[in-house]
Amino acid sequence: MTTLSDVAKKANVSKMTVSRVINHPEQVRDELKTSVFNAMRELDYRPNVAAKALVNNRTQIIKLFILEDMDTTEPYYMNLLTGISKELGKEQYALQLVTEHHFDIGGCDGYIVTGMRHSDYEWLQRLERPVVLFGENRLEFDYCDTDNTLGTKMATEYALKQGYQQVIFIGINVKEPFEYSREAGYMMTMQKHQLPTEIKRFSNHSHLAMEYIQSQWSQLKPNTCFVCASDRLAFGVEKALNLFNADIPNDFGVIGFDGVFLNQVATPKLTTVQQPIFELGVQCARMLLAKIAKDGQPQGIEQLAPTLSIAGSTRNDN
Amino acid sequence: MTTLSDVAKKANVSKMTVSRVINHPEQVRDELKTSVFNAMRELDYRPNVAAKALVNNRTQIIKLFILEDMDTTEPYYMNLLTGISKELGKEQYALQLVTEHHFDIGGCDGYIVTGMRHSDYEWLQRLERPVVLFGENRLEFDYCDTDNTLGTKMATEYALKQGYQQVIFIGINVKEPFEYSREAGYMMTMQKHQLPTEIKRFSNHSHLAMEYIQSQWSQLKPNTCFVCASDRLAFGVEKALNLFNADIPNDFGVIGFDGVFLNQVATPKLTTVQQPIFELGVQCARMLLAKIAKDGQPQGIEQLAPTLSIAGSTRNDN
DNA sequence: TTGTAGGCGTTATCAA
DNA sequence: TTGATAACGCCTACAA
Repeated sequence: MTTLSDVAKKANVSKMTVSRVINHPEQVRDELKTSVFNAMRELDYRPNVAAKALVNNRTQIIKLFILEDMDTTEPYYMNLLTGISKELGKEQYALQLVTEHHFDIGGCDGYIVTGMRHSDYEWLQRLERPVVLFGENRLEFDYCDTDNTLGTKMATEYALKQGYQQVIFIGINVKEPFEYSREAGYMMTMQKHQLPTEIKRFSNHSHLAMEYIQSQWSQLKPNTCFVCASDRLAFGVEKALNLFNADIPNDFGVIGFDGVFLNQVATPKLTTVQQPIFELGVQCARMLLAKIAKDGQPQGIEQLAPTLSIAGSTRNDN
Repeated sequence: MTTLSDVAKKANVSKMTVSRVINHPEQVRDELKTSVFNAMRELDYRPNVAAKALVNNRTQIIKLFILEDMDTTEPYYMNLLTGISKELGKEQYALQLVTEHHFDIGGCDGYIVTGMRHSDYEWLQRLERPVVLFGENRLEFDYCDTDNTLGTKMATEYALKQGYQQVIFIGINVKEPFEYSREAGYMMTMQKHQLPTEIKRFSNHSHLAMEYIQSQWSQLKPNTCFVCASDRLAFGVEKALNLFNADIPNDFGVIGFDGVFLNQVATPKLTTVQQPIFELGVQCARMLLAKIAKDGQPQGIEQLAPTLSIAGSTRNDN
């Protein structure tokens, strides 16, 4: 293990000069700087994280609170975790997973929180270290999320461009910002085209959407596209349509939202609004580290554009 | 932040005594011990991890190498990661995810490795800190894994008990210990019952198993159960049988292995050998921490029993 | 612009 | 059995 002192000796300067080259390079003459850099390279110097943490009163640990019931079958979390972890690793930060509420608070430099509900607001606000949320919120928390409105805009525009004459939105009946945003994207696009809107909402289970389609089958007009707020719902719609041997994608189109759930087994494969979950994890981590570096200053919000992943559940005439 | 010194003052002893109460309690008189414990409790003392790490030349970081292509749609990894992370957290260890080979070695106290291939053997052996593998291996690495042989034993015994007269094993054509073990469990059980064995092997893709069944359909006798080395393969078998409107589970039974993949969408739901992935993650972490504490001493192997999750793809007459 | 001294919280070592 | 001292590697504060 080469230390600051080793580098200092090699470069014929004091430890402090080396330290400054790392932390306040503007205070050091260019001449010394380069010779210090050379010494660092030659000795393959790596700062000792523990020592730095000790003197800075840091832990180099970030806690990830997953407050919702984590469905480990959702690749969602794995992608998120991978993104966060990768980015934290670069800065020598390590991740701790916390899935029990009110547990294991403290002993870290910052928090990433996903699945916050209203009831969590209070204690989250009390946390003494920087917090970044994963997921839209209308409170004052900094956050990263998919641009949900853009996602359903893209989906709806695509449906219309493919010539579907009715576009129906199948939403999730929760009062959460992400859902409002997704509905807004649909509404805005339909209104822009001066088309009538129709929104149905269900809990996020495929069988509910399936039952709905079954019950409505006789009323459904061909040339309809269903823009759904989740892949689960889209999957349910598709299954129901298949039961009636409906012609997907010619008579009916189905578009999901998520780009993860079960898309490998849906037949035909779902066209879906793909969320950049991994990148969102990266952004979350970056935002949090920036916030820590800037002593807790608000970092605002970061919304990443989803991509429309086109597959067999919609027409594709270009 | 209360420190050792604070506790020492409160208990009227030296810092060292407090330190010893924590690390070498046998060297301290009971009398002092209790008064130190009291002081610690009253002051809510928490050891400073960074300071400890510094003086012990530790990082408090464990790296998790995922060497295989990580299919983030497999809940497998999320369960594993959750288990590992939970256990490490208890001991104030943090986790770093590494998915690129040969990258990001060093700077940690130990490694958990999953998806090792033969070609990885060499560099893994060179690692300078304790290593624990996740997954059976016939080399000298310590590891945790499902008891694969027990798993297929349970599956085969169950199939026979349900009265299926033929039991065919659908394996994965890889030369990996886990596969050998799974085949062995099947073989042993069949031989014990003096029944003929039949093994087919495919790459682990559902469509291959599906095509096989389709091509063999005319030869298949009713009252056959397929014991598969993965849920993917089982899923393919089931899909093919459904194509022929075969009667599952009365004429044909299907048993998978994993308990994770897609089981939510298979119709009927698969009977499967459920691996305790979360617990295996916990065990892995424990084993590694023990190995670190004991200065790298071999820890042997740990095989956890799977459970047979019974569902609609097999008869269930009890 | 650079260097010196001291301390962050803990533990190993040695002396009492 | 207990305590004093030094050290781990780095950074802040101050001095030169």
